[in-house]
Amino acid sequence: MEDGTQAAGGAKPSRIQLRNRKRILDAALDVFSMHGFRGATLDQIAEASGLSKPNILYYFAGKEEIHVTLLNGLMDTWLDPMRAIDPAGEPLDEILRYVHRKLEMSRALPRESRLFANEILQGAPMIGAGLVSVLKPLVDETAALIESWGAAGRLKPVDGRHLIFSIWATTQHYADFDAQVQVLLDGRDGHEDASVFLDTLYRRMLAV
Amino acid sequence: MEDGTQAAGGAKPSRIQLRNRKRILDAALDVFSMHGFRGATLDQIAEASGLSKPNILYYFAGKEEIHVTLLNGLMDTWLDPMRAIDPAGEPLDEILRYVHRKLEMSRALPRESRLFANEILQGAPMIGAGLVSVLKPLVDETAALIESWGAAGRLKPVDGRHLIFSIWATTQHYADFDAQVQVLLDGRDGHEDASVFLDTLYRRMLAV
DNA sequence: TCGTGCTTTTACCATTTGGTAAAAAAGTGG
DNA sequence: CCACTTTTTTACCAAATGGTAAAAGCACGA
Repeated sequence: MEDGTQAAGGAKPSRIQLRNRKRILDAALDVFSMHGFRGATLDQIAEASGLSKPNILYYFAGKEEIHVTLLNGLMDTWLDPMRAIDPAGEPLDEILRYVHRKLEMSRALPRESRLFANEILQGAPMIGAGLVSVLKPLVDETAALIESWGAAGRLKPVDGRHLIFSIWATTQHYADFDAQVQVLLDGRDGHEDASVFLDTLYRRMLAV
Repeated sequence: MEDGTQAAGGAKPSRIQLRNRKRILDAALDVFSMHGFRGATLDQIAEASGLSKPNILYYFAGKEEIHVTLLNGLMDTWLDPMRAIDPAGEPLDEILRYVHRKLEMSRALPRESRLFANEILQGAPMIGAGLVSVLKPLVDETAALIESWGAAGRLKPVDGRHLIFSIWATTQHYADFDAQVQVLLDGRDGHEDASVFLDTLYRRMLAV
């Protein structure tokens, strides 16, 4: 009686629940990343997941809850490369490793990249709070680290935040604006050349 | 009789038509850039423009035509900075001037930037053809110019297309992901610092 | 001033869409 | 095999949305 009868916050998610929630979230990632939140419909998610619409609403309270669940669930994965920057490492190597890991994520997880891009473009209506509580502290810390490296003469001094912005922008560009990149590269996969280009860019920017 | 009775393709747009079409397009730019094509509604555009919904449909055949009209009308403005690159100029100055003009557009015309970003994110369903016929030739030409500068020893050699991608990404980032930038900069306007950062970035990347 | 054609409003519609109620159909522990 | 719970389906709905028909207003030259 005291447990949420619905498949919500309870304590013991059954095997069926685990499997179906996963199916729904994967289908929703497809649909949301392709059409954006408002452009996506529950019917599309239903068809892509192989479940009926009411069945989906048995597992999630509504369309918005699916979207928020996706966003929150992916936030950690998304920020992992930044967390992996080692303050004890060699500064230039750490930054370049971060760039390459971000670019690799752009290639491996383009749906996730577009999901976030859509959300931010719309003004982050659903993860605004997450940006403040999760992203901001991490960025503040990382920017400070980068600038301390600069002050110590181990990197050319740069504005840490704007460096981070530029790394996000240049790497995620290949996922978010893939339609344009495809046209301009005649359908060739640009990630290999992008990797070389970005390596050069940030090496020249930062190497002492 | 032979002219499209509707305010469409005729030959002599009246003063009223000019004014109202402008109103509609401006309102639509607000709404589309904020919510994306599918997230925007005719009612929102109607309210923002001060016209009734049927009145809007008197001037445009449908929601999609408004969107396409906006996209096509803005394409030229959007590409002007790239067209302004002077093959006879000093290479580094020309590139840096391009970067600064793009960044300035990001600050002055964020709605336009988001409109395009939304469209490309969704796979460019409405301007795919325009990308091929207008954007691609210009980018091909500009990339070739940049690489010829590199080959002539007037710039450090770089992949022209990926350089262009990086300039788009880094400058438009401030408009498209403004919600995130605002959070991470505590609401400060980042364009001044961005200008300095990007100047340094591309100067170090390209100066011989 | 009057008529003609451009512009705007008033009423509607059909479809789509997020969501619900309740019954049917599995599962599952005893 | 049975009672009880979880899962799925069937049948709906109200609101939102893109769009239309046709009448009413309006501008402006003859």
